[in-house]
Amino acid sequence: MVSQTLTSPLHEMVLACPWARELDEEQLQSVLGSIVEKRIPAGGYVCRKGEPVEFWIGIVEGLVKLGNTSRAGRSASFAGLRAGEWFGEGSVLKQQARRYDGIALCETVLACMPRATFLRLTETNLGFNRFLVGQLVERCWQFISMLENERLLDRDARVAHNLSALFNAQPNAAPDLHIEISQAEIGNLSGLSRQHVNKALHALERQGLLHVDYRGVTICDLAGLQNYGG
DNA sequence: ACATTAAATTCGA
DNA sequence: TCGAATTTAATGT
Repeated sequence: MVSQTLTSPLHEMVLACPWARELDEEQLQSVLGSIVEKRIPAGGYVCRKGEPVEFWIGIVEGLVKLGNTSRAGRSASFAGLRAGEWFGEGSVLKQQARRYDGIALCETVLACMPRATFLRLTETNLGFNRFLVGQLVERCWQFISMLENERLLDRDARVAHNLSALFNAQPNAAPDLHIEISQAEIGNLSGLSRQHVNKALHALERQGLLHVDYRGVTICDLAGLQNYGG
């Protein structure tokens, strides 16, 4: 798609989404006009469990962790989401309170699509619905392999899988292979202790799959990470 | 759990 | 506004 004017990062992100290509010009303008930008500092809440859901949320820049924190402070995260991904469609559709917290792991910019816009798209646009179905299937598959991993895979493979999962939802675009995330957070995402994550990262580094940096990792061989263990 | 090291912040010129 | 010193956060063992 050709962008006509000087576009903001938010507009670029939306235009790059597969479902945006399915809209005609009028729909696209109205959707863009309704989306609200929101900036969250590192460590801030993107959304909170229990609050009413007014938006379908897309990530323009940054990294967001979805999960729950028990009262004891023990936390389990379901997924890490990167720029270009959207979440919350389940709660928007069912009109129920949010079922998890979203925390920005670094400085993050959000695109918030009002519920009304989202619902109008589901009612009027076939391509948008196709995108949603695809996303739900993808999520489903991801959760299944998460369960498998937890039971079957060893430490290194779990870290490898969880890191590569950060790239699953954006198959084609954004070859941003550097991820700024602490080892403690990788631990939260993959359900391992920080120590084990540290060991695993270095094992993977030795095999040339990634590079360990301060406050992050750089992926060298994404396919290798995805197939790790198999 | 502890020692080390990188980064962020404060402070003084 | 620069850089040294101090504090905070992440890493590696």
